[in-house]
Amino acid sequence: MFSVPTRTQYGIRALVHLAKAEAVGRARLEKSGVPFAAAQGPVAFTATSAEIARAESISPKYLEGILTQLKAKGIVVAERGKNGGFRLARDPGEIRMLDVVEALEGEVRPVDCVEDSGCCAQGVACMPRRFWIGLKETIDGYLSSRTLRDVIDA
Amino acid sequence: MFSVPTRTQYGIRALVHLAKAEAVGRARLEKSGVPFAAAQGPVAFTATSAEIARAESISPKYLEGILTQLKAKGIVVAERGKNGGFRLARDPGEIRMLDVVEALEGEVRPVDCVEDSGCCAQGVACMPRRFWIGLKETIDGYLSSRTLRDVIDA
DNA sequence: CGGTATTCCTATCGACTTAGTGGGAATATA
DNA sequence: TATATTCCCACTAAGTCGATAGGAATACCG
Repeated sequence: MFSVPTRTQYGIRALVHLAKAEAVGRARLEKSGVPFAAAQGPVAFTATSAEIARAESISPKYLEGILTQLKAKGIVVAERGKNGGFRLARDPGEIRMLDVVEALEGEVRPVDCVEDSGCCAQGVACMPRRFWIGLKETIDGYLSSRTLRDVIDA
Repeated sequence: MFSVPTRTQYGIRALVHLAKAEAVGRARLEKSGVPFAAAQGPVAFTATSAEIARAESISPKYLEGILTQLKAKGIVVAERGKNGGFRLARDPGEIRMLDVVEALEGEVRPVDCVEDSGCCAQGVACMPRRFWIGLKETIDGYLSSRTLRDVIDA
């Protein structure tokens, strides 16, 4: 019950990978004597789709589509062409897991009835409605209180 | 995301229907001068699968299977043969919604990795593990803190 | 005992979703 | 111009879900 599709699991792992790529890139920069300039934006280092797929043992083509989806929702930024790749659109602490999940799978909606209040015609169909709404709010609450940073630090 | 199959929705509506049948049955008994004897057990009145299906506009044969499933998990009791039917196995306040959901769909398990801790071989596969476990605990917490009575009273 | 109403069991079907593949077009770099 | 990358579209294979069908087992009632 409530199983999360691989699409979402892969997407999150890719984001974790990007966050690590960022940390590694900055460390290398510092080591070579060049201090990291925040002027480059909060996130500066990219990784290619193929690279992440290899490191994470995810089907390359499949991951490609997932990253494109995350880009469409403004969670990652894509750079095309040679030396291109993906990078986080903002700091991991600013990326809510609810937004990630919704980007990949749409809104949390246990039953259609949650938002469409006119869907309950006969029987006791709508008695459980408050119950389902409560479940949605519980899940949304958990997901929106965690950021990518929490996932990495956990 | 996290959509609940009709199987579960139907199952819960059926339980609500049974709880109502119980209330109606007791009221009728009281009215005819015969006080309800707790000696008959906490729940005494039944409804047939076909009857519930009609009242709730649920496919009869489909609901039949759902009720059988709920019976296998001890949530309802079945009486076969003529004048048979289903009734709640115990008081609505004693029926946890988590048990109902698990009876119909199995354990809440966002990712396989939640219980199988040896599943993370390469990459960052298991960094999100704590995150998923937290989600499971959040959902389980909500579901186990509500009973069928809460659903009816909501 | 025979008829009837009910639960119970198993098999099947069509529609939909999911995971994954393939081929190439667009784009940026060198 | 060659190359490496994202981007876009179509397709397939396998699984799940909702629903249906037919009948066996069982219990009541005349």
